[in-house]
Amino acid sequence: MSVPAVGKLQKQTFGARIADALRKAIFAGDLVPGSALIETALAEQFGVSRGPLREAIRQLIDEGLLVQVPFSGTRVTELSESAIREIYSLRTTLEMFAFRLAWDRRDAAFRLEMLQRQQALLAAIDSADELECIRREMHLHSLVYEAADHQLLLEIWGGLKGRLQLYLAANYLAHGRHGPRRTGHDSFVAAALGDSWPVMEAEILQHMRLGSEETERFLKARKEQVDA
Amino acid sequence: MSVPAVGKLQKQTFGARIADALRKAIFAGDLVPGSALIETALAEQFGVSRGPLREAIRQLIDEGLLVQVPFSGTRVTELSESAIREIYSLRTTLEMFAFRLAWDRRDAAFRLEMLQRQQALLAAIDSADELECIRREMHLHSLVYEAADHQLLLEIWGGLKGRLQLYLAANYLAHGRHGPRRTGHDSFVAAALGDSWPVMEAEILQHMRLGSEETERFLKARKEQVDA
DNA sequence: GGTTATTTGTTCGTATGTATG
DNA sequence: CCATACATACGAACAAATAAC
Repeated sequence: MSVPAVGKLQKQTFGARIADALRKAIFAGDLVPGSALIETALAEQFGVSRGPLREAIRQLIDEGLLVQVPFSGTRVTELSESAIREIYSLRTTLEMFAFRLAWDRRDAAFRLEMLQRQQALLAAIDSADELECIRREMHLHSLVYEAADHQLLLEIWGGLKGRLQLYLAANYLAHGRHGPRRTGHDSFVAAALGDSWPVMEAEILQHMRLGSEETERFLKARKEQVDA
Repeated sequence: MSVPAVGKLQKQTFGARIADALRKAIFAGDLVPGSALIETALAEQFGVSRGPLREAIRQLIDEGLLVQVPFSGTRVTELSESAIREIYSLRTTLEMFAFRLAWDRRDAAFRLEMLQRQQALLAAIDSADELECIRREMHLHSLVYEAADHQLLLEIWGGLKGRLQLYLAANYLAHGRHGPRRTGHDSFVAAALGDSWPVMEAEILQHMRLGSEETERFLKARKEQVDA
């Protein structure tokens, strides 16, 4: 006798679940970039021992959300302009690669899924749930990485995605909007479903350039605010 | 009073040092792909507790050298043809990206360092120390990633390098040679020090294609051997 | 198919080393 | 230089899940 309502939530290790919770706390702004994490306090807070907590921390370090210096401590990754430039430049390269691999594998299911994810993104924008917007945007872009049938690429995209979300979340939290967003993915989706590779190539470059510029602008403004 | 002879070997955590030892054991063939790691035994063998050992394991998992299934166990990553194709295709993309970034940053120091690393590789080949050959080859290729001034790229290259070494080491261990190797990097180095980007681009593609083909050939032969 | 070993996952208490004020 | 807070590490133990019999 199965229990369909409960689902398969049970078979994770503690570490994985704590990692999820920490990730959520960081994206939600409960843990602000630069703040220190103290193991004992967090362990008690989550109701677990230091072992699983350390594993969760380790995982988030690999995702780029936390930085650790031995014997000193763990902190939420600081935002920096050079880091965001690195993220977008690498992402441009990888997403181009992903589209190249996926280009001839696009079928009806791919197109349907792409449109559904776009719809979900639009719904999230309308609901004004900032964090959900970010998740949906990432989910939309993830499709091509999934379609590329390249395990290693997908894994690296996962790491990049985490870092990216850190910046997008900070941007959202600072001022509730994200820019001209409702139509922001129209041309991207159109190109991704279209038949012209040069158009897709140009669209990726343009899309990444816009994203990078907006995030850099936000960081600069944030920096001036701190200096003042 | 300092002790210069000892050097700064002391400030790592146990986990990091165990990870180094495990890595070496894997590349040396002491831990063969597919073999299981049992925590208690390894902990005793290294003279540490299970805590630090688990951290070391975790680290090697992130590097792609080990795979773990919850509650079941940890094993050395199996070799597969699809994985090697992924490694080389991604590496082609990333190394092209790295060279594009580093291209205009190449100075006298870069050229000197490149030649020195090539010399070190040749010396290792002459000494017939297989594992040293791999390290030197990786070290040579690492230069462009270092010169690209891109922290994130360097980090990802580190992960890729580990996976790559796993295959190269298996190849070496199977049959002591690696192919036509002494002149194998001549054209690569020449292109990297030259002034023609198209030549460099073609060289990367060619170099990666050769490497991928040889490793795939080795894997196919190895598979047939197992089947027989 | 059920039982039992083995191994991982986790906890707790404690000790030690390191960094920071 | 000292004191304190915290990270790191140990070791024994129990729980949970897999795997083999």
